[in-house]
Amino acid sequence: MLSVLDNLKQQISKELKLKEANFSYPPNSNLGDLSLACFDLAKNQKKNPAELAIELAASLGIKKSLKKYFREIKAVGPYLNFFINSEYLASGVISSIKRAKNRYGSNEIGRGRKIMIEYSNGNTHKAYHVGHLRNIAYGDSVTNLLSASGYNSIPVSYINDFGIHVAKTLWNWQRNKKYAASTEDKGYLLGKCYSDASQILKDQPEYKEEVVKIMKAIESREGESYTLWQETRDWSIKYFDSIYSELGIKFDHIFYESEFIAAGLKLVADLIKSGHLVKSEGAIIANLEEYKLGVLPVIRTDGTALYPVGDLALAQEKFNKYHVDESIYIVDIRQSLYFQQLAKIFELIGYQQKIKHLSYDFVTLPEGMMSSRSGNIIIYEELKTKILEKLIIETKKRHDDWTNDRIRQVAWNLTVSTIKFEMLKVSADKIITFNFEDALRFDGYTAIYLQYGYARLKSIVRRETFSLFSSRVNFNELREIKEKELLIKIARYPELIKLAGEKYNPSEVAKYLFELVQLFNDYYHGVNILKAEPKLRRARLALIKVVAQVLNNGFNILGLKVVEEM
RNA sequence: GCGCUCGUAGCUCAACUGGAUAGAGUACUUGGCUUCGGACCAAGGGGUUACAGGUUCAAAUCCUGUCGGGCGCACCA
Repeated sequence: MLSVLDNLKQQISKELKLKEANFSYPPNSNLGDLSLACFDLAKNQKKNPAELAIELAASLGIKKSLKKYFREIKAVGPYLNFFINSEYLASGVISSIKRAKNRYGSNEIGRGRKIMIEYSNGNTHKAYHVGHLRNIAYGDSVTNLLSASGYNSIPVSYINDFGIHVAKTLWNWQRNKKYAASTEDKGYLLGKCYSDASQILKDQPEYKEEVVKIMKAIESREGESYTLWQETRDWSIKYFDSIYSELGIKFDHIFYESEFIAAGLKLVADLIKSGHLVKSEGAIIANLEEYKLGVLPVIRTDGTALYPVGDLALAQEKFNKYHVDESIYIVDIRQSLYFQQLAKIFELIGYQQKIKHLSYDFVTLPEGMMSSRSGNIIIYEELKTKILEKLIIETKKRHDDWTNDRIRQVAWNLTVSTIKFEMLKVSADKIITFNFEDALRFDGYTAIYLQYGYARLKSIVRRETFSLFSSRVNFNELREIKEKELLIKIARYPELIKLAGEKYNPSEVAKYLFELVQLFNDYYHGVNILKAEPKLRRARLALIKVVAQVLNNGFNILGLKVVEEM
């Protein structure tokens, strides 16, 4: 189904016999609603673009076929600008949203393609901090965007429960009984134990041998250390599950590194035979220097497995067992070289499917880089609690009469939305310098602003028994400039989703929603809806109802928790 | 050293991927509730897009160089 704007563009292209046309939107509504830049056209015809625009405006202006779509067509410099007929626009936009509802904005670009998206690759035995939140918010949102573009997108997570960080944590846990004796939350405790261990090992490297012993004990899957590993691993996994559940994140599969080591070692043996991996300086590596990708160590000199062992096996399984067409990894930008290496290895083995690394820059603190080794981090629990507490106070202020449960529920939904929105509103290639002050501010470009606009809109709708489906609406009642701007904005939603999906860029959705709410707030202040004449009131209610639908759809793409009242 | 990346208003970020007068938020100044929810809205000041060249009808955007920040480059994950 063609969107309203796509239909208009197609009509214009047809009249002008254009195969590809470069449509854009004028910077302000005085200039027009839709624009065609005439530079390329003029070049082909060896004409002056401004003169060509005048010619085209004259010839199109008298075309009967375009009369019902455009109120006016005129040249503005080298641009051919179209003023869309408001009634056509309103009826087109509103009826397509009526039809599509929560599917409005979706497209079929990815139909038939299966993409697995791996994100939230948490490390067990380490703290969960704001950096992880950026990953999870981004991954979830990209998954939603790809689904909206028709892909069969499968969100998965790969938990690193088997690296040297685990051995370090267990080593410290065993030698210092204070951790086991503590009553603090186990998930938190493991993170603390790990950062302490890192510090000790840095100062006293002579303990390294003990850590290696533990690493080997875990790999052998026998003995006391292995039992402790099983127990502590379980705490971390349960903790991750609780985080996913409270943030509203769902994975189709969760893979664990420990489950891929055996298959990985077998694959490594095969790759040594085929010459893709070689022995070097006592270790096993992939030598990719001829591709300018350096060297990837896979097995340590002491014979223990490095991270790529499990990851190679998992990557292979995604193609062989899950038959995905494309494998996306959402991982911090620092792993860029590693993923180029991984993709190259699979290319060399002969896989046709695509491996794609979607990177994002990290979250730092004003004092400097976060690192769970040094303990210089803002952990998720701390952030969540601070935001929640403040939102409970703010909500209580406004709703004396609500029960504590209700206040808490609303404040919690807003907390989740705030955290995710803060992570998504900045484009992925920007470093986020995180500070509490900004995170606790609820005005301006924030999730609270969006949700507040939506709640206010819904409170109008609630007062009327009006249905988009049963009520007759005269669309020519909508004559305000602000109504036209709102209509054009929501008409552009489908192309926004398409673009954001192609670029894997949720920040564009965030920005769009913010602008839409700004338009609505402006409209709300300037125009009365419920006190308008009956016909006009119906038309305005129809308009704000579709605005609500678009906001709802956009919130879902970003993974925000929608609240009706706040 | 090699490679990647970023540099836009005091601060935090946009700019439809080469197009119209570089826009938002925040901070600052001022104004708006007997009207549908003030977690709101309106107005104002604030810019040599790090710098220097180049490409073209057109450059924040592309190319070259310089300066500055960040990151990665063999047993971390």
